[in-house]
Amino acid sequence: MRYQRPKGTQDILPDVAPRWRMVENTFREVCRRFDFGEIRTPIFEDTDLFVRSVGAETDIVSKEMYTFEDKGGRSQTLRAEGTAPTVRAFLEENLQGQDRERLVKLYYIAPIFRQDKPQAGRYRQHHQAGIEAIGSPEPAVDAEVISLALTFFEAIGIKGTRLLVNSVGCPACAPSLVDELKASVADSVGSMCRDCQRRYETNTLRLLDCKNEVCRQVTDGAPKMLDLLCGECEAHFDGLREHLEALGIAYEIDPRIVRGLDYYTKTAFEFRHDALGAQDSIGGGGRYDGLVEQCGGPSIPGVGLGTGIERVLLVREALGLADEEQPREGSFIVAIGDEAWLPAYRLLHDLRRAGVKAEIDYRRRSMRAQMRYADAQGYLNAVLLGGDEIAKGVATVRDMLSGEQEEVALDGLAAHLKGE
RNA sequence: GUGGGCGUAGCUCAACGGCAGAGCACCUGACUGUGGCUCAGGUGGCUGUGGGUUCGAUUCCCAUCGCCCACCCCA
Repeated sequence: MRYQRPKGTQDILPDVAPRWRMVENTFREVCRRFDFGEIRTPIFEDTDLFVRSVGAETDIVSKEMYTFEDKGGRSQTLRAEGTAPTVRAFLEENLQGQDRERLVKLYYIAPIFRQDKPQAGRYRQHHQAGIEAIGSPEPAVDAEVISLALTFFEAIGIKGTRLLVNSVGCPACAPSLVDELKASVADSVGSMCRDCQRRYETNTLRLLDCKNEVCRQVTDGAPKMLDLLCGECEAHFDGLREHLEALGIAYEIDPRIVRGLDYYTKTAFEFRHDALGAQDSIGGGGRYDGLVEQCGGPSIPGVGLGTGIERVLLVREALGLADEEQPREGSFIVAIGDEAWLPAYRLLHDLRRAGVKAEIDYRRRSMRAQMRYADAQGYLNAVLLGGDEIAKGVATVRDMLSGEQEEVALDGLAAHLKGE
């Protein structure tokens, strides 16, 4: 085997591509209904964009980015995340215009690159369908974003999604959680896992995320962000709950949801599905009220989400949502004998030009082989052309399901094949 | 990045120091212009790659690449 695809990537072949198309088309349709417009940003950006927005200390930036230097000596990075490029374009292209409070709603379907170790449901190039709603501080918009995701999951047949929500506060109140958390855990740090002992200093909030039993017991007694929210953040969280409930959306409050990107404020949420293994998150997102400003723009709030196409496909597979059986379609031209080859070849192209899906056997094999092939490949009919047909100016059209066949004049054949 | 498991025909898998096999799929024929069912025959492999041990390696050892599973983290 001479060349192989890069580790953690995949070739999406014609037999599975329809699943991708179905999921992508459904996402587009749901976005259309929610009035989000599509945006396509470059597949790479200045490295700084990700470093400054996602956060230099995050795992994504500190160890997972595909970064390279271009010939001009600029540091560039393959899209590591969907929100930062969208916000960059929002500012660069002045999508808000003169109305500083206008809500701009964008969606994208794009590959994301992260150099971590591949695992079930985790790839170095994966694909996210995501949305960003930039310009409104209203919790009703947070709920709309969540509602869109659930509508999407439902539309592709995924049941049993769990929604977890939390608030991570804002610059006014979040720092106090770090202090309180440190104080609360200080005496027990020694009993926690090695990772947590490190996190205690470097990334204190992540202590809440640890799955280790001992660590959980320690942090169970720790103060929760939700108890320390400032008035504004608390009101926002209440507003989110109010709007979710108005939509009849079930959710769990999980104070341990701490998303791995530094720009989140207030709302953080995640969708999980039990059909998956360890990587059970099929989507996540939250509010990023400081991000636009961090990216050099005015202070404009935003909220968004990303959902992983591969994970969604894995869930569909686990739930037994097989592909729709592909109906038979198209015509297979069967050339009988050498004298029929050129007329058949011409007929093939006439049919295609007229809008009929058609194929022929370039190996010029026996009629039997051609018929077998036409059957195995799932064509709806075989169009037989031999000496008899040519003499009469007709073709014999055989229905491959019923076995019935009839002679059809060549000049009306395309219409016949399309019209039935 | 760390740990464990696995790489044999297009696919699913045997063989576990001694000539590399089966089922399915594919091709040809029985059937001279008619697919599916049946039967007969056939193609197909540097056993992931590179070293080592051995008279002999798919098998044992080392390395490497990839996949799978978990950790970390995330979609």
